[in-house]
Amino acid sequence: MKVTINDVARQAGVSIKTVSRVMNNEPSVRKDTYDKVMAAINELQYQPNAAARNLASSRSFSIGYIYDNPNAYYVIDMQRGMLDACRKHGYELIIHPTNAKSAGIVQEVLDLVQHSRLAGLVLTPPFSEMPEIAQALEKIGLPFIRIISGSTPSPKLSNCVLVDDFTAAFKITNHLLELGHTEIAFLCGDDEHSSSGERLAGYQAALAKRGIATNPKFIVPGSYSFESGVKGAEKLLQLSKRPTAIFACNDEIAAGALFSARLMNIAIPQQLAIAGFENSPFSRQTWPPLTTAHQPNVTIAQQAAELLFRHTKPNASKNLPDKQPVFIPELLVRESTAVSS
Amino acid sequence: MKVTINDVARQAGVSIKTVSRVMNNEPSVRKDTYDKVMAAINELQYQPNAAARNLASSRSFSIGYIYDNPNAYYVIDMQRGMLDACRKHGYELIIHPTNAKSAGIVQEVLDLVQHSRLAGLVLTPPFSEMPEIAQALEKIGLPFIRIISGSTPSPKLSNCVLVDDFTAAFKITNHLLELGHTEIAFLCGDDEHSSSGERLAGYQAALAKRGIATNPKFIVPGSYSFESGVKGAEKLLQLSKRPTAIFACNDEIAAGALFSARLMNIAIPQQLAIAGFENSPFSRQTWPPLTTAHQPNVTIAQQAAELLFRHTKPNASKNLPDKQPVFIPELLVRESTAVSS
DNA sequence: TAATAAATGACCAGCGCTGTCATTAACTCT
DNA sequence: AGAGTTAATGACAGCGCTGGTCATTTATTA
Repeated sequence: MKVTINDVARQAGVSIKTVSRVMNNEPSVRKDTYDKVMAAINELQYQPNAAARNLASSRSFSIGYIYDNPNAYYVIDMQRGMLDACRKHGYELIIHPTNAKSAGIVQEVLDLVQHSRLAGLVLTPPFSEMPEIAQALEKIGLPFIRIISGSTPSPKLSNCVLVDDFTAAFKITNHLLELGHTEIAFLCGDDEHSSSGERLAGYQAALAKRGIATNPKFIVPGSYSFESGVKGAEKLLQLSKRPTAIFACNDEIAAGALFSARLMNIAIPQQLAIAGFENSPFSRQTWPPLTTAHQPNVTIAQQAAELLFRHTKPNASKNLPDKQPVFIPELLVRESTAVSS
Repeated sequence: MKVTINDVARQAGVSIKTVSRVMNNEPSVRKDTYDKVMAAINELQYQPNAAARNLASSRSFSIGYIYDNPNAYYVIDMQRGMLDACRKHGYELIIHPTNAKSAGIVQEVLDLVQHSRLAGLVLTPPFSEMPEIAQALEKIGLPFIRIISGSTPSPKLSNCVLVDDFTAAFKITNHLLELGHTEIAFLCGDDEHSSSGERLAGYQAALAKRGIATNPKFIVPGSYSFESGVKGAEKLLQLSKRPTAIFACNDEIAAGALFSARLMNIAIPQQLAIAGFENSPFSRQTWPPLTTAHQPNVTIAQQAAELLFRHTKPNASKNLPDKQPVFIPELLVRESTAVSS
């Protein structure tokens, strides 16, 4: 029932130590010895006792994912991606939902790291954008990867996975421009999330490139919520000179805008085009379905975890360059911005 | 930095073993010794090393949560509840999303249990309703708790947390009846999920109690999805004698029904009342907001985990009776069934 | 073929805790 | 009060593995 390293050693005809070497990817193990050991491991279905390894090596085989995100779908996707990577490398994932705004958050993170004896951490917004967290983790020397909004890799962001919201927002805005819209409004998300700023910048850049001056009235501050979309759109649509298109910072806001427009009997997309961002599941279930940008969250999370393992595993493929992945969400055109026929 | 059991023992002036006894709630520790040790633990902020405990005792301090649920909000809530309980008892939660319909699912579960050396498992639908899983777990003697739909505790369901969908559905139907509706249709969820059957039964019971015969045409089979709601409602609303109210098996279906009704220019709730189930976040964001039933998922999950720990921890409060919690989702009246004025 | 380098094994200590059993302290009862 | 009994505590080995140190074997090179 319980297969130990001894059994494997016997089966492979090598010493315990050699099996240990194989398990830990130590150098100086000949290819054929390695194969013999691996064969034995597979045959006996050996699973090293994590507790014992942990105890003996004082290394740990779990990574943590800290989040505070009201968007359940995003979180679930992230978990999935990280779990995929974890399974591949024999790690475990410790999830830790918490409140980013609570006072003792830094201490809470440190406690978690210590208590669960984590080998590393993956952070998504808003944690990935909190300098105090990054500093605290650097101080204790814990590897961590941040998933953040950004377009240009740089040494300062060496431990980041970038999601290029700027370019994606540029593309969405461009899509609206190509449909002939020139009066395009923007509904912002939370100021604290840099994604909101990036998306706004992408929107502005696209307009600028066409030589269209941004109308300050068309840029409405808000937050990542349905209500914010309702209110923002309401304001926009009451303007004497109302926009012909609205680009919302995410799908929830867009859904709110949709809601407002319907209340005011404005036909979508004939009288008003609306685009969202994120490709949340419900973006296909609104009426009409929302044009949006799709982020491959599962893949993003997977990469983030993979990157983390590179810093975590001692003898792994450290030689590989630490390239910084940049993901550009892709444009997904649906009926909410379709050409009116 | 690293506080071990030795430090605590020295601080408290007792032997290591006694500290261990305190940590494990073992009997035969005198009150004042206990207090001394606890004081030392608190003073030093001692956190036992899980790996070492695990190794020495071959007990494990993590439980698993296996799920395959497209509803991210449900899953997130469940995780939260279990995590709360885990933190309280010093356990860790291992999450395992997977595909319930895959062929080797039983083996996959067993592998997970062995690999992650789980102390127990929490199952939600559909896993909690798969007899082969329960059997496999019983065979290896692993404690597990199932969260299932049901109203009456029974010895056979001793390791279950029950969610009384029947009564909740009864209440919703009753609410519609009280509004004066008699032509009430029902949009079913997936047959495989027993919750669908329970809700249907509750609906039927409420009608029966009023002496209203169920109209077979008013019971539309389907699945837990928006599309299913769209199609189901379409069918119902094309009937020569259409219902004046629709009770959908969950909010997603209800949202689909809402969508259909709007397409057909049917005013909600004036011409048609619609009720959902589950109180998903978006049920407040539809137009009009949906009447629904609220399940306290976080609490349910917490209780499930607590119950599990009772089977898992050796010297815990085993004396407590193993009462079976039954949760009755509560009626949440919103505009989609408001009295037309 | 000898010299040099690389791979492997033997062996031991020890990670931080728990299980077992021996020991000591604290009660009970005559 | 002292023997008998029970409750509380401690000493010690060992869980399964890794890290280190050397000794030994095997491959590689000159």
